[in-house]
Amino acid sequence: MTAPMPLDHQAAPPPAEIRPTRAHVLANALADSITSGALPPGTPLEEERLAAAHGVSRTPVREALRLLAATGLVEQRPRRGAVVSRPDPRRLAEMFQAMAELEAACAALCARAMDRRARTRLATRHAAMAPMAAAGDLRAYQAANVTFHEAIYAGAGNGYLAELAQATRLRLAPFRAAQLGGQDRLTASHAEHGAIVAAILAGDGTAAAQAVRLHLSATEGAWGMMAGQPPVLMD
Amino acid sequence: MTAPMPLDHQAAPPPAEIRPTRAHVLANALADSITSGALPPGTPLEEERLAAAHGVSRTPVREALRLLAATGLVEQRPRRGAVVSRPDPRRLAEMFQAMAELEAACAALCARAMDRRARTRLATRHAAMAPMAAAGDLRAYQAANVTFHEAIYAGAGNGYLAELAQATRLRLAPFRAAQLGGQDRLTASHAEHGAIVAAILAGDGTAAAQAVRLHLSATEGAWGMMAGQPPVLMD
DNA sequence: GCATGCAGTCCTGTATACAAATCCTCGCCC
DNA sequence: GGGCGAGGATTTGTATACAGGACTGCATGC
Repeated sequence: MTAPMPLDHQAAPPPAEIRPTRAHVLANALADSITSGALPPGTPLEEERLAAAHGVSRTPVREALRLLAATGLVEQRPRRGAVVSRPDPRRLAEMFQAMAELEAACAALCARAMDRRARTRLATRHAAMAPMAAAGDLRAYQAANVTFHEAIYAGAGNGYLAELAQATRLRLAPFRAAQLGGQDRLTASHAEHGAIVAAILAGDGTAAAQAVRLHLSATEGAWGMMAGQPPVLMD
Repeated sequence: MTAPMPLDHQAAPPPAEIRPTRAHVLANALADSITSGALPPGTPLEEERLAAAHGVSRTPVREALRLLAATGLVEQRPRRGAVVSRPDPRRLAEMFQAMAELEAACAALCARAMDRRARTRLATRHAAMAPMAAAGDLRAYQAANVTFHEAIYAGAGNGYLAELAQATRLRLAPFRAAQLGGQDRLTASHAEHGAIVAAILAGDGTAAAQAVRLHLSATEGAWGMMAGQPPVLMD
């Protein structure tokens, strides 16, 4: 847990000011390729090939693969090589549900732990997204959306929980549909955000958690990779 | 983590029937030594020494250390070696809180997802622990306690969430006090379990989650490593 | 025509060697 | 006497070599 786990939004979390090792650099590069979709799930990752491609020997490649295996982005089967993870639909559904629960917990904590400044910032950020949704500016909305959710992770005041949520989000990244789904989905998303923000500002943790579950189950549907049961909301 | 984050109750989760690699064997051995307290937090883990001690070369040792770093049991700082993780009190408190939230989510899911047989088994297991608590049989109670909590993880029907909870529990293992705290704590623990079971059997997810939070915050206190704020229960 | 067994090739797991960086010790200077 | 710096020893990072298992292809038998 790895994996846990060195669970950061980077694949490798060594302190910033320290010069990272080649394995870390490689792991980050591969993680970007995987989350961006350049290396689709199921792609075999041969050590020799990667080594040649990046101008290093097999050793750091192996360590990078272990690092990525720890984050769950790749799977390593003994003596059978590594491939970009391709979780089956059932597991994917589990990950989406777990993601919702993690973020719901963060939101509930936000409702009680956020100080005045943080609440104001969150509300400001949310308000700033309204024109993007109205204008259908998908790119801007997506960027702001990531920031919004990260603000909820951070606002919970629990770094470990935030790392778990962030790591899960990272693992799910390859399975996000490229688009959120158009203008109506955008405005709906913003409205759902509004419910979350309102509950947090009101200090209602239970409502905040439930609003997050609603939002993420809707998003999950928009992501389109669902193949299992319909999402179940908790009461 | 991973694979997942290699997040299993073993440090390395390769399929059982497959002969594991030496790095996995080593990682499991080291994980046991760490969780059992034989290797206390802060202990430096020199590659050459470990290699000699286990009769292998440095290569599998390095991979084992990466595996353990993924689970969070050890920390690896580039060019400065690995040590058994020693989270500061604040982070420890975060991990305990996250653990409670994860298990609360599992319990809530149990309340709605468990089938009849699973509910019966859970109740039976809980009942079986009563005489252990009454007799003050610490060893038996602890073993049954682990099984009880694992049943809640499994009963949620979400393998990914269960892995996160299990991994967090593993990471916290080195910081558990050796004892639960005596007879009164034992009976109190069993009573708290009773509230959890009752809520699950009643299908009340919210109550189950809250009962878990209560139980774990009490346990946390009994574990004694707390140094931060008192635990905050969510409503 | 299809399944099965076998050999060759490729790839991974492990060991070892070398280079570079860090840590520790000792001596020097203030 | 204490702080600082240089040098060596130790340890990690990386490269390379070798051994063993896994996959590919073909040949053989049914």
